[in-house]
Amino acid sequence: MNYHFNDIEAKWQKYWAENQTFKASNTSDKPKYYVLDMFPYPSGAGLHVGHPLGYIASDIYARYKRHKGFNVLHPQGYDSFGLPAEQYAIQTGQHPAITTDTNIKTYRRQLDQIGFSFDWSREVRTSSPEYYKWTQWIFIQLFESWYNKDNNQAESVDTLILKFSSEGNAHINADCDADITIFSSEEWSALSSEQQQDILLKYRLTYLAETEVNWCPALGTVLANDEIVNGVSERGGHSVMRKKMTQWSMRISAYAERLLQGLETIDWTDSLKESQRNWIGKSVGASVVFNVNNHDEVIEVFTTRPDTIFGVSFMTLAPEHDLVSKITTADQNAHVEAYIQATAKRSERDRMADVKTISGAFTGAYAEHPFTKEPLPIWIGDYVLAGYGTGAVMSVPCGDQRDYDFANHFNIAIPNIFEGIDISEEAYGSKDNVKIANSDFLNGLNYKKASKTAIYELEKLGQGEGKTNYRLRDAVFSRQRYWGEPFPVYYVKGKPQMIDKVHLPIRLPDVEKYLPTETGEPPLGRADVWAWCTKNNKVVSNDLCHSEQSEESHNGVYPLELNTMPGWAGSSWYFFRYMEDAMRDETFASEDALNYWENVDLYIGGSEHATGHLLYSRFWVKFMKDRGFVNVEEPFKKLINQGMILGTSAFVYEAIHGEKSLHVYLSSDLIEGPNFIDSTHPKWGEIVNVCKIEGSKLNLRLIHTDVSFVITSDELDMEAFKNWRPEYKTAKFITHEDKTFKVKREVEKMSKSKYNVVKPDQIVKDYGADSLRLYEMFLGPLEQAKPWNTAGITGVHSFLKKLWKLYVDDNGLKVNDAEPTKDALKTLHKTIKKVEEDIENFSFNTSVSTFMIASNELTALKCTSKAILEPFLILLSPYAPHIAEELWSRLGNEQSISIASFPKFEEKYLVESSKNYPISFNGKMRFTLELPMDMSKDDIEKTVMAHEKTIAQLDGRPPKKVIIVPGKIVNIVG
RNA sequence: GCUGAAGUGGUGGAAUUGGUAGACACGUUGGACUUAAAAUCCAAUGUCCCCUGGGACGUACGGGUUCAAGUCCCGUCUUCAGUACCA
Repeated sequence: MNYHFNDIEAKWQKYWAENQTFKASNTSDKPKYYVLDMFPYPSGAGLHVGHPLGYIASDIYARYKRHKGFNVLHPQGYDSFGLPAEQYAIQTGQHPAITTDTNIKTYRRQLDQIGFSFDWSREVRTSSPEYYKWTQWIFIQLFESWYNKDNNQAESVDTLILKFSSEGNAHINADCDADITIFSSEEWSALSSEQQQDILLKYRLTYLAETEVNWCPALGTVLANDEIVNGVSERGGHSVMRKKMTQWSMRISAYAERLLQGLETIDWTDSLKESQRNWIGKSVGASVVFNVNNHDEVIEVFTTRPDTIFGVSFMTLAPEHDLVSKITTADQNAHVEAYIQATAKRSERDRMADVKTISGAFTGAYAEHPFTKEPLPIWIGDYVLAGYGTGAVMSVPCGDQRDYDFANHFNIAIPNIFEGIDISEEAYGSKDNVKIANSDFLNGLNYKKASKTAIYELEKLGQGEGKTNYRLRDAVFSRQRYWGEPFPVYYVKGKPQMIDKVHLPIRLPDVEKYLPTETGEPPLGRADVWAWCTKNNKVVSNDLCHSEQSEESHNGVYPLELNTMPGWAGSSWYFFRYMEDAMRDETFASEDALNYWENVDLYIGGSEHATGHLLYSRFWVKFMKDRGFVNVEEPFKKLINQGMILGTSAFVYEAIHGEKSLHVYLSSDLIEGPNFIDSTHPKWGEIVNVCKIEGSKLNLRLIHTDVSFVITSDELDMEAFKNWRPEYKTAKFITHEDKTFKVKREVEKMSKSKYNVVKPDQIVKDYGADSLRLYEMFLGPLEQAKPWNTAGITGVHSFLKKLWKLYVDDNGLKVNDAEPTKDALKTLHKTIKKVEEDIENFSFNTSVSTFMIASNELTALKCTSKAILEPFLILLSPYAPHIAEELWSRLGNEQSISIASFPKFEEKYLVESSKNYPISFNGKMRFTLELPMDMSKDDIEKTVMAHEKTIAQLDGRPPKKVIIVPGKIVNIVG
């Protein structure tokens, strides 16, 4: 009986589905374990072989944990809001919900055929109203909260209002907007409701504010910082400009320090933690206030080098700084104005591409040095970023290269305040080995002491204080898109109002087109039924709504928010949703479920989410913890990034004349080095003949061909290539001697445009899911990037066939109750040990080799003993579950192998009586010698020294030293 | 520039605390079976040198520590990923 993998796999996939084998229970005596894959976005292109890599790894771990007696939660779902479905909707008019649904079906089919042990009963989709009801609910909670820095956590705004009405806001230590004015309790009470709402908005964890956003005109939406790569949009590569817009923002900056500290408590890779640390960008220094001569205004700056305060020779403001227009003198006005115009025109990308050019303008105004009272010229320059710190710097040219270059360019003085350091060529930016000089009371001090002293003196003057700054900005939370969560928000007299949670979800309205409106409003501006009736608590027709956002209404009908939430909203809390399986309508996740499952024990996914999803999720979890909705501080305890699977592209050499193709193709083994051949080529006669060219040189170019036309060993299926496209119909091939045509191979990113995409579907059909699973793991370490080459799959496939033969032959089952041999027991137990260690270390590639070795050994031993072959199946079952189930049931087991307990490793079977010692001379192994394990050091030495090969090696020389490590090695020095 | 990861045969990759480098596969070559192909099985396969047997070299490069280094230390180079005027 042969190994009919397609039948076996279909049979067990059906069995698992029908028996709900992998359904997790929220009540169990077993310890819990939660294994999660990063949320997939169901794209129209479906899965390629790179996608399931992480899913296979997590599935192996989940199955292993079940064997180890854990109650495992291993769910899957879809991050189903997103741009591609909406772009498709814009082009075709197809509702994104329909596209998304189709794509999900494809995904599900593709996932199912690989045999994952997902608990599909807990599936979530971010775009389904029963899910986004709770995303809206969390948004409301954020709106209803403020961050109290006194006890370092978020609280309900009720506590804030209470304080306002009893004591005003003077003593409130909140993370809030910068432009807060101080008021007393009486003043608070005297304010109108609208005024109070305005003030509260400055404290809320999600707030509406006019912010400078990254506007992407091509996509018609704003983008978060992490959605921009190299100055262009991550999706589509469109240009991005700065624009002021009123947007919802998330006060993630309030959590900067906790997000930083929390990294110490979680088991993530160093590179990922480092990315988050950089993104949070904590820097410790001082805030310094400079008075502006002849003005009431002051310039506040942040510096990490308060010790260099006496090295300041000018001030630089960002061109966008508010003060610029106020302080610029009349004679400099035209100059400054022209400079601001010029910098505003430059896109973010130009600015980044061109960091070498120094530009700036003098405002004509002077600031006053807090200690020396010297006048400091105030410049503007685009090397100062409006978005970081206060948008202004105190320029210390001797200590900062950018300031140095700027000073040099504009002939500004560069005072040296470092003792014994030459700054004639460049600034001295290091904090180490400095002694401050020419700095009054700081002279002779090092960085640390000088900084401390400077801050102390500044505080005495009331012109500064120690300060910690974070690069992390508040996250913009509005998107001008259709396919996202609608906000549960309507506007009364321009003030945002939350819809009561009992009326959630607020469903996405229908629109007839998915584009922004003619007046530039987001797509929801096209909806006809998109107003909120506060009397009936219903979304009603816009016809009933007579007010603009800024007006009072007479019938209680108000306009709803037109923006939608960003992609990261739904993915910032989905891991809690999986915990709840029964009361999903009543709660986002019940207390019992949250208490039982806590957080994700193992999270596997790509590293591209380092500063987006993985940071936002941590933020929301900390917030939800503060407000008592969940009881964990971090969402993901351990996180592993799987490496990318690269494609192995195939190229053919095409003969060309100028840019024109001659439709003649040359086998790659005929080409060496450069992209041309000449009359010295052995096949030149044939080539000239076929190409019908004159001259003594033929130019070639490499063109991609589809990898599916390449049969084993880089051989091109020439007929398939000819039929690929009309222009190849007449292709002529110059082949190798044996009439085969070889392609050139190169490893590149797997992508449609490179024709190197391999889909799991065909692999599963040809070799089976078990082969695919094993091969994906066999390719190499999980975290590493590695190229895919379908040819190699025959290795693991023939392993499975050999394994099958170990259990089954033409007469049926071979396995019997024979007493296991010592050698077979040894093979089994060393395999148990190795596989267990490998899985615990996420070293799945080496396990596959171990299975192959074990199978080869057991075949050589002609092992038929059930006592060996049955536990061996359990070891294999996380990796190749279908074949394991099939053989397991043929052995007479009635229950699924997935709940069988993992075999116990016993050291005693591995104990050896002898050791094959390597005998080295000066560290080089010359021969091996089988010696008893219990032989003493002296006896080993005697035996080895007496050996004829030793005598031959030494050739009469007396050994200087003999090193013997019992059980390991013998090394003779001589 | 900075941060992180890595560099081992023709290829993917093994090698536990320093202790037989190249496990396991792919590919290649030769052989068996077959009318043939596929499938399967067997053998060889780091490079170089001479006939067996062995010898020399060999884990990016240059040094060092050690009886012994892919592994530890110092320096250099290269590749990949992330990040970038952050004051």
